[in-house]
Amino acid sequence: MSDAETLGALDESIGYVLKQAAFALRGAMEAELRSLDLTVTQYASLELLSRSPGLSNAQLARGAFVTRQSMDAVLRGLLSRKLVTRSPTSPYGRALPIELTTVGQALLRQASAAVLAVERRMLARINKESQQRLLDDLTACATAFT
Amino acid sequence: MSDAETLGALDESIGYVLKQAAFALRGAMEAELRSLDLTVTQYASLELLSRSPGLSNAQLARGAFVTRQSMDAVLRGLLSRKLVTRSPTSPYGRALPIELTTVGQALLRQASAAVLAVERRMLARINKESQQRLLDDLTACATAFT
DNA sequence: CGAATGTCAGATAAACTGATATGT
DNA sequence: CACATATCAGTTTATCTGACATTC
Repeated sequence: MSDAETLGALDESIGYVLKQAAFALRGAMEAELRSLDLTVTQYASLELLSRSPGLSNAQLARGAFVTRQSMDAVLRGLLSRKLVTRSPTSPYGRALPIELTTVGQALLRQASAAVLAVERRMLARINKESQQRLLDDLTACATAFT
Repeated sequence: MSDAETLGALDESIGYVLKQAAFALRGAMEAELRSLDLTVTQYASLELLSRSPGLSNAQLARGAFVTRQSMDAVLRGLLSRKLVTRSPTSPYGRALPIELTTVGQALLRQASAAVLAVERRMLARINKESQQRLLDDLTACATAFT
């Protein structure tokens, strides 16, 4: 018996299908990013920094859905590879603005292209209007617990 | 500046929104299941067993998106709490059929109700037709990489 | 043989808790 | 003062990788 047949009607649960989709996407992203020596969290951090230069460690952590401590470890890796820089002084509070280096920007361009291709492959199953609806409805769901 | 304002246009990425929704849902589920002393993976295993009694460790692992080894550890916990039983003999190959105990079924009933309430809270933001569409489109996306 | 399974051991990742210091 | 931040240390939890034996 195939696995799909063993799942009962669990594929009618929004939670299960959401997990399934997120799991599949993450796997595909990991496979693509491996050749660039980037984890998904590292990629997400670079993407966040590209769109919002100067984010702090804590802001990046929230944006990537990890703890401050985990993001600090991620940033050490990115800093040692000189993909990002961290301001030694804080313009406000204790926050130290982080920015992409030229090398980081170049690597991100490659990573973004790869990830975009993966996302397009996933969305290829549904038509254009459905894609926008999916995005809107997921956004609504995501903010249900805030 | 709020976090939402620091995200750039990342909320237009299907991958980001998918992660955001899955992260929010998992957090809400964890909060609900904690009072029943169940992790999300434990709950998922019980749910799978309820719908398909007699699943093997490997089948459960695939259904819960973890490795065989991880599921083995999860099952040890469930076995020690007598929520599930494992057949000592295999009807085919090496697979050992696992089933819910009466206690496991009772606990699952509570857990299912709690999780269903969480899912409904998440879906409350969108209308009925959108809910079915969301389920269908997510299912389509989930199978894009298989 | 190949493929799937169960299971053991070690390694890794990510999170947590708790603490300390600094800045608004 | 409360609050957010950065950062350090130690611990726990969950997961993974690798290996091996078993069974069809």
